[in-house]
Amino acid sequence: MSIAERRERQRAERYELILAAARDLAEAEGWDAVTTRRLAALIDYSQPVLYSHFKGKADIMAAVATRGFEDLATRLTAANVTGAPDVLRNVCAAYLDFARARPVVYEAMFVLPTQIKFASEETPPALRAAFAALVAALGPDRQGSEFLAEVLWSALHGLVVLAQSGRIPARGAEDRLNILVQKFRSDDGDPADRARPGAGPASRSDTERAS
Amino acid sequence: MSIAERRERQRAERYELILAAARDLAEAEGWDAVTTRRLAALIDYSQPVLYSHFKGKADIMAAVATRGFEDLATRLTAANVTGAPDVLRNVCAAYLDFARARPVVYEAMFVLPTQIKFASEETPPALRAAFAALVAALGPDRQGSEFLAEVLWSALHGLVVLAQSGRIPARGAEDRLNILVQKFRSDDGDPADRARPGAGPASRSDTERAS
DNA sequence: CAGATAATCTAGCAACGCTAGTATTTCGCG
DNA sequence: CGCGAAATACTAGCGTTGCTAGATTATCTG
Repeated sequence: MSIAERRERQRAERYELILAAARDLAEAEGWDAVTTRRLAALIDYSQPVLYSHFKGKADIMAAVATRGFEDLATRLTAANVTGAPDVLRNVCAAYLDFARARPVVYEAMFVLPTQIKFASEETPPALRAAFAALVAALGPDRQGSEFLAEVLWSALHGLVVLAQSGRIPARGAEDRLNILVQKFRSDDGDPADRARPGAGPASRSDTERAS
Repeated sequence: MSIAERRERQRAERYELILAAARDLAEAEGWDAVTTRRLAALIDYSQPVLYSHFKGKADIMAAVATRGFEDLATRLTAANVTGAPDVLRNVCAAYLDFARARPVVYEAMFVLPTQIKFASEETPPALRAAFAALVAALGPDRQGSEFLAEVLWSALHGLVVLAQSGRIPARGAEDRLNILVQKFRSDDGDPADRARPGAGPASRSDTERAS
């Protein structure tokens, strides 16, 4: 059985090789430059071996994205030390740092079309953990904190993608982060504590249709 | 000179025909389905005529996006009636309504790679106008209101793209809008205004527009 | 009406994701 | 050790993409 084990190990190594090659090539020239032919050349195999590991190019990108979820979750939970001052800011900064450090991985995770399920039972655990860190950073649980976290996430995501595509200037990222954190801080600039408007968002459900 | 004029007019008509075909096809099957061959077939011309109007497929999409900027600017300025209660909410709702009504145009404007310049001298006037409406909705000018508007825009954009790609559920869009508006409302107003964020002009904004 | 010019089409290139069929290597077993 | 079987990787190719060169047709001018 040792032979089969070695084969299995070598297969796993090649799997990693493909993922690393894809990520490196994407980081160097963007996802459009990641073609099956170039990937095959990088790992010194012919094209079809890729299809013995992955269903196709989209599957390779999804695998890169899954690794990214783990990386992001690690960073966010590390930044989310309960009791520390300004937890919210630390978590938000960690999110933006990740996007800056691994832009193409971020793209695979959150921008490009994907078959990965979000907000469902099949959602990868790492992704759930990352989102949970975001929820926790917003303070103690109250009704509608799920929605609140989604809005915060949207803002962070918007900052990332608009900056990455050059639609908002790279200058001022720090200032924007400060504004965002201030707006979402539970004790400052937020009238929710005094007025408790609508007791959270659940009161009026959406009336628009889905499709 | 009349002959040349007629030719010019016919060329302009064909230009519009191409744009309409591209937008319609994208709305029906997504931008990936918009190929030069299918476009040519739709307008009953051969492929190369497209290249007498546009530099390439990306240029066609940029033209669709430019039209979208005008549409969006019209909607945002219309929603931005100074003095009306809850201007901020109306403008945000108008933004989200536009994204829901014309998802593929929105994609061409703000998601897909583009050579359109943002925040520069070459920025299309309509785009500047749309952003100005956003700035105005945030209240009286003060220092850093440019950054503030960019953060708001990021949040709106994040809500749009994460919903469009299925990364946040379609359910609850109204609640998220309420949260966002509440967070960005200027703090120097009457606290009574914030008592019921779902009330008032909210009902108009989520009526689905024609598709 | 003939020649020049402009407009349009046919045909093709290189590159893409992906796959069928073939060659090669490796394994199990006598 | 040797030989069929099975796993494994490769060559070659299909259909499609964006885009373009060269031939062809239509239009205008002298």
